[in-house]
Amino acid sequence: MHVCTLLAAKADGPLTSDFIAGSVNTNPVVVRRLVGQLARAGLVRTELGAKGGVVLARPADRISLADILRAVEPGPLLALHASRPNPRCPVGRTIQDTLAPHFARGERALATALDAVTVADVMAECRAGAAH
Amino acid sequence: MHVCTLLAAKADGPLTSDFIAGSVNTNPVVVRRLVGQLARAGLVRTELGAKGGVVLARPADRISLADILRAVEPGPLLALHASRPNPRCPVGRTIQDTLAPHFARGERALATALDAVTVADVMAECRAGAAH
DNA sequence: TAATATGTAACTACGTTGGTGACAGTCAAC
DNA sequence: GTTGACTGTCACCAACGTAGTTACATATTA
Repeated sequence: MHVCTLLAAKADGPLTSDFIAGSVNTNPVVVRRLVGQLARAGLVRTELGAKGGVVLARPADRISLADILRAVEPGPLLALHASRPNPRCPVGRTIQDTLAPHFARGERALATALDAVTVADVMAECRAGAAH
Repeated sequence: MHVCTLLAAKADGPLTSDFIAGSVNTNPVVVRRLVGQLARAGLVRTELGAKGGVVLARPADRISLADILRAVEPGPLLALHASRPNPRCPVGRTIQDTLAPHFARGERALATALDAVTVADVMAECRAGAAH
């Protein structure tokens, strides 16, 4: 989100991973890894070579928090236990299949809430906050 | 959830961490650690000594998935980055405070969805699934 | 007192993540 | 065309969290 807000705020030309890393306070490579995920999800475009960098692939008001979450966290937030329970126990045999749809419904509720907020919204709120 | 469903299904007397570990397919100590969190949240009671074990502290239809998630995962699911962004950047300075309420709203939506499902519900669905 | 539980500390193993350096590939500007 | 400025990606390390395990103090029943 920090990266996308930055891209929206400084939309005149691409930003370099060095510049972004300076604002996020991390390493350029970490930013490039993150940007790679956003790019694969179609949220940003990267331009190689000199004067290159990252730009939003869509208007900021058409990228939601949910889009970014999906891009960056492909797996479920509510994960089932990695090792299978004991299939000889009536509960163990069925618990995973029983829980999965409930978890999925919860995640959909989360995604719906996050879908209501766009990068443009966050940028505007950031500007309002920075005015102080 | 597995632990709580088990406790609800076999509600006649306390279950030992050994028995629970057998169904979850893990180690008794891991179960006791988990149960400790559930107990601190007031969802289960533990009885020490011989013939001891774990029992639900409330009826199964008054324990929701959200209760258990809160007990087991005290921190937020949507966490802010650990290291602070650069305060000299307008976006970096404000992004965390701007994002926090949106994240909180998302988590509330998730909690609301998970609150609609109780341990009793899951147990019933497990029984139905095990019938096959 | 003996047997059976939990609570908890300590330790290991493992996977994940952030940070870092290095380097090949790509593009703009001179 | 050469130089310089970028990204993409690899390899590596350190830090961290977690599951599993052993061990032991403590509490309770019989």
